[in-house]
Amino acid sequence: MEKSLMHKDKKPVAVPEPTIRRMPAYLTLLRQLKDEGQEFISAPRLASFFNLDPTQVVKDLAYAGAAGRPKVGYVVEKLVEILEEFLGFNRKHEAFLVGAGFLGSALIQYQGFREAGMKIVAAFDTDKKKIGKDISGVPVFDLAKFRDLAGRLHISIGIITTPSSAAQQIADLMVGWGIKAIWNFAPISIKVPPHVIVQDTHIYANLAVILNKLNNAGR
Amino acid sequence: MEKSLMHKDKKPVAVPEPTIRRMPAYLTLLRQLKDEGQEFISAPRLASFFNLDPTQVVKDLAYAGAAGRPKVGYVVEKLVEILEEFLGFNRKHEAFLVGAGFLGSALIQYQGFREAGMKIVAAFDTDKKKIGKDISGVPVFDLAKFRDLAGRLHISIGIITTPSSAAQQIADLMVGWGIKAIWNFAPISIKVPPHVIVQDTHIYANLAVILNKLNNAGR
DNA sequence: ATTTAATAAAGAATAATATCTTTAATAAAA
DNA sequence: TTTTATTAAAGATATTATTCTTTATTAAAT
Repeated sequence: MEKSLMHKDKKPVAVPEPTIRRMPAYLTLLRQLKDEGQEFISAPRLASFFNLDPTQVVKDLAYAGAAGRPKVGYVVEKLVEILEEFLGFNRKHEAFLVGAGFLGSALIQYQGFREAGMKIVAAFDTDKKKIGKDISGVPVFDLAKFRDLAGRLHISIGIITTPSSAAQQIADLMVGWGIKAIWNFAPISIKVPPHVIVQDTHIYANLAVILNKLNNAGR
Repeated sequence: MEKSLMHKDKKPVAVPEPTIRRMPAYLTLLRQLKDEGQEFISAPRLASFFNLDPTQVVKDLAYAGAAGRPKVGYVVEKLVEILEEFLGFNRKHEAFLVGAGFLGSALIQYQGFREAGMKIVAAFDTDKKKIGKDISGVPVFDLAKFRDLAGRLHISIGIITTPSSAAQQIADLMVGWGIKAIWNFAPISIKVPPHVIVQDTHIYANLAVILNKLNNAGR
């Protein structure tokens, strides 16, 4: 079959989120190995790049539908294809971004998203000073134009990089305007109806982990 | 005692990472509630903001050393203090950043880090065009100056926002120069000796989760 | 051919985390 | 007072994720 393992003859088994989160890291490395002309890679070796258990890697790759051969490993090129397909990184994902401040500008300019098929095609703001400008070729429109443009361009992903005070309100608008998935960078949790996907990316969470480890380092 | 629960009379129990990662979100909301003048908050109510199980919140807060009162909840102001102290967000954390590109510039300009006591005090690059400039008041130095400045300013946190091809090399240098914790934004996993803390922040991981949910939405 | 070493795959065991249940505390209502 | 409702806290259970173990496969060496 395709994109997920089958459990007996019941519904497809959901892929664990930790697995999904590890996959892009595999893909990044595998693309590099491919560029270097490496043909095969074994799970133990792949695991050593990430300090993971080899069986973990095998299982993760199996979720994507990849199979390896004993004594040989996986075909790098095939694996790249499988992961790109599984993750959807080989398809085009156009997104609208609301909040053209520092963070928003950085995300727009961030070349790396291309590797994942993601493209921010327009930004929106309510600040008159920002409207009409463009950021590395991406136009900044008045938020009032979001609905019309999103409908016409069939945009399903919305990115929120506003201050946290505005985030929930923007999310509500996005939901009303037909956005299917919201990627929120404001440091609050936003609420959406169950049919809408929301992913909060809280940069503080990572910082908290670092500081905690730093504090505990002397034990 | 202080910052972690005691297990019998043995060593302090490590605080689960998921707990650490949730705490900044609690703190952000609690600061907001405090600003709004709210005096008390119950765990069930706090949990509702994040769609979490109330007992989860109670346990998380207990790890930080917070106690609530039945029928009343927690004192918001006290809770803010406890979490800030536990997370170290009320202390100053000075960091050096290497890689003054779009992402690096965005992190430097990102006001939000202040809320966590984090300050990027200098940036470094090897690109002559960038050296000597400043980004919102933060100077960009030649990478060659990192070691001397880090030693004199007692910097223990290094942030990597270089292209992935350079990241491991920069990490090695940082380790040699006495950096204790590395926050890596390049989309690869970097390797460091066991005494050095490393936190990889892979933005693709979040994107992968979103795309996966979007793909599975029609089931 | 036969053996050996490396490996993927499947399954079992373990560990970590989240959820559910019960108990105890306490403020407000009766 | 006494009762009731709400809640934190502690403990038990369930779930999830990771790691360990075993088996089967296969390429290379003998």
